[in-house]
Amino acid sequence: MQEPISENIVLRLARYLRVLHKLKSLGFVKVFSNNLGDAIGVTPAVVRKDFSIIKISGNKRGGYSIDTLIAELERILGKSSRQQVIVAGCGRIGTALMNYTEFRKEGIEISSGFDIDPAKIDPDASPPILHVDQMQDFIVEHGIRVAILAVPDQAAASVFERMVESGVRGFLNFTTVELKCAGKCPDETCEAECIVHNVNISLEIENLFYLVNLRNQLQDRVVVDGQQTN
Amino acid sequence: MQEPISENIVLRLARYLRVLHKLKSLGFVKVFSNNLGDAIGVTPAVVRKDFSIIKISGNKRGGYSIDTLIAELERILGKSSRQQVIVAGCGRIGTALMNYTEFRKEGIEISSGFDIDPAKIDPDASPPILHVDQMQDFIVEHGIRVAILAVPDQAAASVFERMVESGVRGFLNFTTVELKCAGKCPDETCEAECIVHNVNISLEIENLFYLVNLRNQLQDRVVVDGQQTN
DNA sequence: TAGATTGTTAATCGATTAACAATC
DNA sequence: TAGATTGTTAATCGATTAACAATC
Repeated sequence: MQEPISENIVLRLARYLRVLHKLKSLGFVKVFSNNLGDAIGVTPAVVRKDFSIIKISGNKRGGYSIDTLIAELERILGKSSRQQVIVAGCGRIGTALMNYTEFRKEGIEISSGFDIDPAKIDPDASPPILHVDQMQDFIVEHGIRVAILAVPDQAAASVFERMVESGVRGFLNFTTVELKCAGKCPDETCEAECIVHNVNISLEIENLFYLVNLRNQLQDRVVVDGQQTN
Repeated sequence: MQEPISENIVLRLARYLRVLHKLKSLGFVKVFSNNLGDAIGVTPAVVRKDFSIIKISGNKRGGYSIDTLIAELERILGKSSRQQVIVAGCGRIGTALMNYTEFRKEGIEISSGFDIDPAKIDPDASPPILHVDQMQDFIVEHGIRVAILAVPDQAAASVFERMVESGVRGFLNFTTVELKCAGKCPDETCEAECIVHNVNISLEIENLFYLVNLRNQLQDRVVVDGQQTN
């Protein structure tokens, strides 16, 4: 009775895969659950459980074969050679991402950027920057499934909606707008059809301040004495 | 018997606070748990539970006072007027972040950038870019607690270590290196002393592909038939 | 009052962890 | 064989949800 593969698990699988590629490039052949656990910061039991759920098995004594793991994980994760992404919004963040060299290493290719400002349009650049009016055709034509949203907040909802309409299903959202897929799709089966991951940088920074402060307070409380107001 | 405030809760409190500021600026005075829940995508019960844990109470009929909530949340989160942050690494991403206009709106100020490349140093710029050798003194002098790490991967560990040494306790990590605080601190009380939030953009993109693929497969499985290989 | 909303308790859910038999 | 590691089950833990009495 197959267990469901939760988002949590998928996220860990992707991290295992990265570690496995590194190990393989170092010449390793076998790996144990505790090695992989250490590498991504989980207990060996989690690793074995994860593999058990996706029906990958190792050898009782000899651990797991790295080649087998890589092959299986890539099959399950549906890793394709070319991962084409578009960037909407070619401001500072968008431009930095379009030229982010790390992407190439991971097989991610920015197919094109899109902006509304005519001054920024440059179809001959690499990657090209096209007008946002051409975006929907481009998405359909190239079968784009994943996009980075780096437009100003006020444009976020409408650009998002157009992207969903054309077939984009995964979003990395750099705006501060909370994008909800439900109800935006033409058909009503949309509920869980697209996935938005938010990268809200200023919220992250604020959170760091809060967590650091909170940690200090807790330490103070413990250090000073054991009293507590109810 | 005070319940512990988990990281999850702190993260939600920060989001409530943002919504509350928006509501206040629109002239609202009262808010109900279901309004706040809708705004950040949780059920009203979660909102009430959260407020109950941090000992904020509302009126049985009239909901919560926005002013009181804002004041209490800011007190608990330790919000200070100026949140000073430094950026290590002034490449594409680092530079984009240094000039990220959203920060100012949220009361976040980039005190300085740091780089190792003499060509990039510019102490008169705004924000200034200083040599990384000046970083530790700067951190101590300005009491910096939070930093953005946007250096190349191979420099990440050493820059991180130096920052921790000088007193930085919160990190937004744009490198792909897994930074662990434990054992890096001079004293051994470090275990949980600093907080690292990772923004691994290419991993995020990969994950989106995986999740989109997986969702498609699941749909196929459901749509096609009910069979399943054990 | 009637209706609506809070505040809290208990139930549920899912994920992590512990533990250990199976076995290479 | 002895030792080490997997694979799985049951226990634990924490967070979310449901439900409802209290009450404005």
